Amino acid sequence: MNKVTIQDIADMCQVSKSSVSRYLNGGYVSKENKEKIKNAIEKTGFQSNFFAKRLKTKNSNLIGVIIPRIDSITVSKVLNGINNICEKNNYTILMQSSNLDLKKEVDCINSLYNQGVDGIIVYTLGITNEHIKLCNNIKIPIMFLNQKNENVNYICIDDYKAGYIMAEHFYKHNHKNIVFLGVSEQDKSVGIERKQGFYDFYKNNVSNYKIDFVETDFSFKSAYNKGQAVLNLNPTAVVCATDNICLGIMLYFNEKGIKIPNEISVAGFGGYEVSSVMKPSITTIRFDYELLGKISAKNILNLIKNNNEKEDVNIPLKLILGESIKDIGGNYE
Amino acid sequence: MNKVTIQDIADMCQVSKSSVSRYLNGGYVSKENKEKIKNAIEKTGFQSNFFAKRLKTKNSNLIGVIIPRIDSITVSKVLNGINNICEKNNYTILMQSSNLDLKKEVDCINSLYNQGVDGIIVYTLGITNEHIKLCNNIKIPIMFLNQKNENVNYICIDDYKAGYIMAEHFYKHNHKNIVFLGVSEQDKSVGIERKQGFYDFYKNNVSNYKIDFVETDFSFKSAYNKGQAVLNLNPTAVVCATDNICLGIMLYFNEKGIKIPNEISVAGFGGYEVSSVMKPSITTIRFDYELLGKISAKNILNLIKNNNEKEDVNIPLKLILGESIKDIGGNYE
DNA sequence: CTGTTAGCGCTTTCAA
DNA sequence: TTGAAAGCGCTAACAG
Repeated sequence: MNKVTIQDIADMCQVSKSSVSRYLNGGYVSKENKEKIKNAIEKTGFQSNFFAKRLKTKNSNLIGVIIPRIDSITVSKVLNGINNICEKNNYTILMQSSNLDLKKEVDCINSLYNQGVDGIIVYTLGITNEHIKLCNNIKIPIMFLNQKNENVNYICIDDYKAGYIMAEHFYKHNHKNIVFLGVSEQDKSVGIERKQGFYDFYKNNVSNYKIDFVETDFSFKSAYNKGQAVLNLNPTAVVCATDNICLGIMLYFNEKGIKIPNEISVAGFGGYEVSSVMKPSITTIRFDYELLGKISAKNILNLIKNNNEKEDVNIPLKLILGESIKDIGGNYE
Repeated sequence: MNKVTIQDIADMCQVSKSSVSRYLNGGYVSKENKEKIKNAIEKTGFQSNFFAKRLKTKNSNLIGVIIPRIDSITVSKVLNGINNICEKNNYTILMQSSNLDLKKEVDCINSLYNQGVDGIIVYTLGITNEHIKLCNNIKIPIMFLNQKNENVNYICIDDYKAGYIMAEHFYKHNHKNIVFLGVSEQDKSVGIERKQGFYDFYKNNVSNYKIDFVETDFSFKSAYNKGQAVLNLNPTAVVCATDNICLGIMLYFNEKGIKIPNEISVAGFGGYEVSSVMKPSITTIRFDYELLGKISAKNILNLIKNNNEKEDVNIPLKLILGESIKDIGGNYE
């Protein structure tokens, strides 16, 4: 790979390679030797061999990142946050995608570990026993995003709270006959927490209500296809587990000539920029995914340095008021 | 890092470490030794040391990818394509972001090279002399995306043609007073090619027309802010250099109560999924960015293997007919 | 089929 | 302050 080695430049300067190594790593070198070495390095464009260095020093300044898929706005925001922090700290990202395959996620952890990363951030699909066992076997810190689990390091958005807040908003607009268009419970955050928060608000605060569940996946298209199933339940409002799902159902309603929010109210979760440009704009809860990425990166870096001080793990939630929900009157307050 | 080494398992099996190495790399090993070694490896959970291996073999199965920023749909689609191919070929992606900084892009190439990647894909902001000099100094293949330059390996979308096709479409709908809402010429593909194609169609085929240029950046928000400047020019149609820009301007028009396409026609480039869900849906030209990623990955892998056979570099363009352009009548045909 | 040997390029004692 | 020497964990002749 790199032609010129530490030995070459040692020869050029008539010093030993130890001196060159010392120069490179800030050890004692006499002023004149320093000068000579500096010149030689500049002249040759010498770059120290990454692998040899790592073989000795045992740390790579590499951090592994596993994501479920790349073409998702959420994921890219998180990645952006991670990248931002890693960069500042001179770490490079080794990225792998689990392609929404739980088993593959585990393989990726192994593979990344095997490639000598100093720490791993996993945007997880779900933490299994397999994961926990692996974490105990592995000698580097691993941080999970997107799911609570007390056996491992994790950071996640408070999906339960988001669901709860959204439910409160629906209730204030007097909706009591709602379809929750959500995803499989395999996804702990979106599939379970977000839904549970929504349901619990109604359970705790409302006496007369009906919430039906319709299951879809994360794709825009699939949500669109569930349109009729949702309509058959005859709700006054549809809560969608993500903004993307909301876009899908809105398209279906548009095509059917069903007016939002006059005939039916909708809302999503996520707060993508595009939600605001829709006609009508979507009421949603905005998560700061970039911040989530930043905090996770800071934390893993701390863990690598054996600091145990944790950054605050509080990711703010913000209800974005759009035009997609109508107050249908009633006896609230 | 990994505690157990090839030597350890050699000792356990009472063979030499060469035999273990051979076992690992598919050389001759007797059946019974194979068995012994296999067991020992399983028992210990041995993983060969990545850095030691690479120090010897000189190839890393790492491919470097430099992107301008992460939180862009285009970029994530390209990444997805690259990842797809790399994965199948057992390569891992080392990702760095240039953060829209041309100088940093060059630094990233150096950094990645220094980290021992076998090849680099650069989603470039612009190919400078600096880039070309660097490519000549570096002993690994580099592939540039997003800009033509005969001095280097490149693949890009035919932005010129896309602009041309779009112009033809506008002309067929009798628009002759148009604002081109584009980006800085610093961006060769979007800023120059796409625009030039559009202008050239009119120059070559239309006698009486006016195209005004308004400059914005890639952000949704900035496009929105240019709304009034666009309106001041009083066009019948606005061509936006990207769908995202188009969303921004649409939001502005919506807020002003200006009806699309009745009062003004708009179009974009990109073909993001969301363009179709807008009300009205956006007429746009869809680029297959994922394919672009795939082809670039295949090509870099070929270059690494010293095959010079190139995959077809033809990325299909598709005009997506939305509802955002109105035929304003006139004397066409 | 197997073991011995010699490094890959670097860091790090240790003694000078 | 410097150089010699050992060795990180692995691969690859080479001779047997």
